Amino acid sequence: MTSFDFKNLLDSDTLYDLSDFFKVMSDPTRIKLLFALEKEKMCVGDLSNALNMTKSAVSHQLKILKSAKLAKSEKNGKYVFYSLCDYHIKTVLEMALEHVKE
Amino acid sequence: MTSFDFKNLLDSDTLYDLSDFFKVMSDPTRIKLLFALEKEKMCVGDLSNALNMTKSAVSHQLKILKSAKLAKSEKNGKYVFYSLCDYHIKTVLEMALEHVKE
DNA sequence: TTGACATTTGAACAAATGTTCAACTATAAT
DNA sequence: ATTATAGTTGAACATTTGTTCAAATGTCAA
Repeated sequence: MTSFDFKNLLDSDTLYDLSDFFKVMSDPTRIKLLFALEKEKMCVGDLSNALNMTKSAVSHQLKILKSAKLAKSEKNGKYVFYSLCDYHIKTVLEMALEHVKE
Repeated sequence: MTSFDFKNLLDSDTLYDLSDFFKVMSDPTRIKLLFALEKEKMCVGDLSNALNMTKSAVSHQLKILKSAKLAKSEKNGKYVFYSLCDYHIKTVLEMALEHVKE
């Protein structure tokens, strides 16, 4: 048995940021939303139809994506259009896809 | 409101593989284990000391990492040594770190 | 203003998750 | 054989999580 010092390997804040990030990505509904929004900007009703879910459920999940800064919203009259925050997420998704498909 | 067809965007199996993968990565303990194992092969007792957790808790999480094919084990006498399955995970972790640190 | 539609919100509920605990198996040393 | 150490397992428990439901807000059109 060796003695292993875990300190300095990864600071606690980063650790929780990392796990929170993965947690957001770990729900099928949210992944679908991200893939849909990657294609085009859409409002809650569009997404609700596309994913065959209630608007409420979609709205709840969009809120989580937004607070994780993965999605942003833009109001236009009655509608609220959502889109991806940055291109970075797409890369992470593609990396994960590569890993999963092996 | 546009009509958006979600089919063909991402098949259902891949979707769940993807979310399962992120789910495994979304626990702080498991991330710590992955970071520790990235440095060196270690047995359950080592990891238990390093992370300051019970052996039972560590063993439970290692089992999850193993069944997700992120870690593998190798028995040596009384000890069971764990190591990472492939180098791919490291890249995903680094990508996620990049994203989180912005 | 009234009615219809779009979205958000919070409470409630069921399902999933991580750790603890105690009991168990397995190996090594005396 | 006995004892000690290493690891695994399953049940229990508390916590977290995603969806549903009903009620609320906001916006447009008549």
